[in-house]
Amino acid sequence: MLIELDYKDRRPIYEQVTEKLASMMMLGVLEENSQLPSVRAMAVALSINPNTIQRAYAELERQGYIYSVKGKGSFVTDTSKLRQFRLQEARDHLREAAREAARIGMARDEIVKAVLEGAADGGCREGQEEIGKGLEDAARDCENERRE
Amino acid sequence: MLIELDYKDRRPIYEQVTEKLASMMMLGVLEENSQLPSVRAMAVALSINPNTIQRAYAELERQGYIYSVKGKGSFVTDTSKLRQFRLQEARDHLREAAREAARIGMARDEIVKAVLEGAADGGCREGQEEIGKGLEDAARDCENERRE
DNA sequence: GTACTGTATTAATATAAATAACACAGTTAG
DNA sequence: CTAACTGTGTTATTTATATTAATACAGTAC
Repeated sequence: MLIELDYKDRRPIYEQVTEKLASMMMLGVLEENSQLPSVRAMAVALSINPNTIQRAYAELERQGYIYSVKGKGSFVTDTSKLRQFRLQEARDHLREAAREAARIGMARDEIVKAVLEGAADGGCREGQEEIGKGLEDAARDCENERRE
Repeated sequence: MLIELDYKDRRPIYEQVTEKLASMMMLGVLEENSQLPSVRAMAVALSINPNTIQRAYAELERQGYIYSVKGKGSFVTDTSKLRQFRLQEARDHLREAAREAARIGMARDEIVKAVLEGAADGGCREGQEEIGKGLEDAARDCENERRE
């Protein structure tokens, strides 16, 4: 079966489905632009209500992983689009954090300093040359770290 | 009465109490290091359960507005401490946002650029010289903008 | 000890989230 | 057009969580 559900898990079903599909896409198991199982087919396969799958798909679309077309189906976003989406999201978070910091009177130098620390931490590599590394690698790193 | 409750408001009581007290402290209505009404006294005054006030006070302490001493009471934090607390919070947010951005492969220059944009937006003033302006001013600004 | 203070534990209740049942709407093949 | 698929929206029911309350515990001052 494509996905296994864990009913001992405290998290909601739709969240489990969302995360597992996202992982599979990030790891390249699901190819870009390929069609996902239909909402109903997936629901039957997992023996749950179609609405739950619908919610998972909606969440995946909101996060930029897939795009859905009424009457046709749901498809895996091409990775360049996904990467673009993710970067925009990160930019928004940075802007908002900086905005709040400036609002309470934090100095520019302080702001930049904190950000560089975070970048050094999150950016597993220091060099400027490896910046453009594949999204797949970054995704795998994320997944591995998330296992705790 | 010190505080008015609004039962037509959908938000929980403890949140209303928390916000109103926070505003009063930010606006200087409650002086630093002055003692707040006791949990029970406040509860009687508002005709609600002491635990609700307790939760509001705990939240205010978590946010750095007050400090509580068992057997003695709850007191307004001195503004320098509060400012320090707020700045640390902002630093953490910045670091986390930068960490995530770096993780997905965002270039340092891009990160710094986004942050500077946000800083220019939130930092109502551009100059480096006004950075140390009073927290009270920043707080009032926040409050005013929050009214939408 | 007495009368205050804040805090932790538990239970009852109110609110919100998650899921299900069903109806609606677009696409494609025949 | 009909039939059989696709995704989506509305509503209700169930389930989980958040909020509040009741009560007991613990520290301080007199």
